[in-house]
Amino acid sequence: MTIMKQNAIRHLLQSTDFDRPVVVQGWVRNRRGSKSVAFVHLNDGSCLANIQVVVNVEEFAEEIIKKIAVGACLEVEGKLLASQGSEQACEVLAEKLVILGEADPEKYPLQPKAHSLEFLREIAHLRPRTATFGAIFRIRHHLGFAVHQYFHERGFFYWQSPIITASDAEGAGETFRVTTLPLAQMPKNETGAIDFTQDFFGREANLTVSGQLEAELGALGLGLVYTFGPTFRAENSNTTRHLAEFWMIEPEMAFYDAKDNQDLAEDFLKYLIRFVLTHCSEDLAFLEERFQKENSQKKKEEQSEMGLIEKLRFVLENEFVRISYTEAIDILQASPYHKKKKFKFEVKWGIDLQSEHERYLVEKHFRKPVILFDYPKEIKAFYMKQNEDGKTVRAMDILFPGIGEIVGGSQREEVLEKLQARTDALGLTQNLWWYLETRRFGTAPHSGFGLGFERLVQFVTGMGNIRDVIPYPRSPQSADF
RNA sequence: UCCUCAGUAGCUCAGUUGGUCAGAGCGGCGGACUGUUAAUCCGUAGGUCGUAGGUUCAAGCCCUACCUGAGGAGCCA
Repeated sequence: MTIMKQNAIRHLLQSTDFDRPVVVQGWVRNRRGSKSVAFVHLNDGSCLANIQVVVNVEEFAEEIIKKIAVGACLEVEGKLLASQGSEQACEVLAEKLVILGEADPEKYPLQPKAHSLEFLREIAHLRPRTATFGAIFRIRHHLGFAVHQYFHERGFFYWQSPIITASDAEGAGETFRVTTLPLAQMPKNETGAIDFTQDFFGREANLTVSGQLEAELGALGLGLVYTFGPTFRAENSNTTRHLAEFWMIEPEMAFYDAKDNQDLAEDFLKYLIRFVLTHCSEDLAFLEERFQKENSQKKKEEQSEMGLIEKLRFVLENEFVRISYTEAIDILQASPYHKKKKFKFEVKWGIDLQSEHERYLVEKHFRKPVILFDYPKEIKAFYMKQNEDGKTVRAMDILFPGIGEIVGGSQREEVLEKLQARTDALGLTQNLWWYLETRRFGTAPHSGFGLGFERLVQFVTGMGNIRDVIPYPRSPQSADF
């Protein structure tokens, strides 16, 4: 066993060192040919493209030939040759064939043709074998890798916030309970309530809805940290951009103010997009084709004016628009949409912006990513830094066309008295004593944000449904595989 | 959770006002073809029409409930 296998199809396809013996292993994507010669397209996941294996049928046992069906796994020993066909540069002339795994053609559900994404979602265990999902997950990998590279190069430290937390305090959504208590007969205390002192942790525990509060503790010691891990929300949301289990990236930076925070977020997003444009051009080109096809079938008013790659370049080459919440309200109120009463929800200072408002700003008015900042404090979380005006907090949301909010963040309140006034009002002070202590001892201005990893993958791959950019999506009523 | 739409063969879908309406393409299977490119050509087998009730002489089609899926809203990343 070699540590670094050199027979990946990705490597072979780039090779011009012909007439040498090679071994390829992969799954049959397609097979065709005549009585005497069969052309088998093999894919091993190392890249989008298949390698063509030429099989002179007479040279092999009928038993073997029969088993070369779509979906079967093969090991082929043969010779790498310059291809006689026009669609590929090289091919493998088979000398020895081993069927590593059969696939009964009457039962194997994937065919060499386009399947609906809904159908593929039902067979999520097999969809990594399709061209589309191969491309998506290779890009997902590259994005994840780029996240670490970006932060590492800039002196950030990878920080692991806990996945199980006993503080149900973030207020970011409904939580999943973690318990070892017997569901059939939960122990009760004198008041009749469930006695969590008998539970595993001796108290109530949940899966995390955000690693932010713990990341702040890291930043107030290590300076620059980021988390990148799974996050769980038990919201009953059924949309194309929500999951019950998703991955979030949360950088947290000591001595960064709101402006530094915005600069970092914009630079970070552009870096990630540039990384994929540089390293995933083959997969992107494939997804582009798919994107264009899908786009042309949409209604005129829903069609994207730009292609996928064009859209990514556009984001790279343009500065994000940065406006305050107050300015955004002004723009919305002055808009023709507002005058024609096309908004379903009223627009006035103090409201939480609705999807239709965000979409108008991003897709109609500015037509590029928008950073909104300085929101009314009533509609934002308790930990956000309060502005001098007494009305707003230093929140920031980054809105992208098509997917809405991709980043949410803020400068954090570092003044103990102001922060505690908020936790007092919400009854969180006792639970968050450790969080408050960071403000009591050597407090420091700091900022951070959360980036929804799947939403980023959605934007980069052009996939409309978030369930198609994570290997095993979890959503209400659905946790198969 | 709310609103809207959909569920017919393995997949993608057609099925007109309820009355030969159980259909097509792809895939599968059988055959033809010495180099194909989601190959082509000929032949063939697949379906309690999501589930349960109801209306009717008669239901894939109408009504009710439920299940599943999709899209939109809310929540947010």
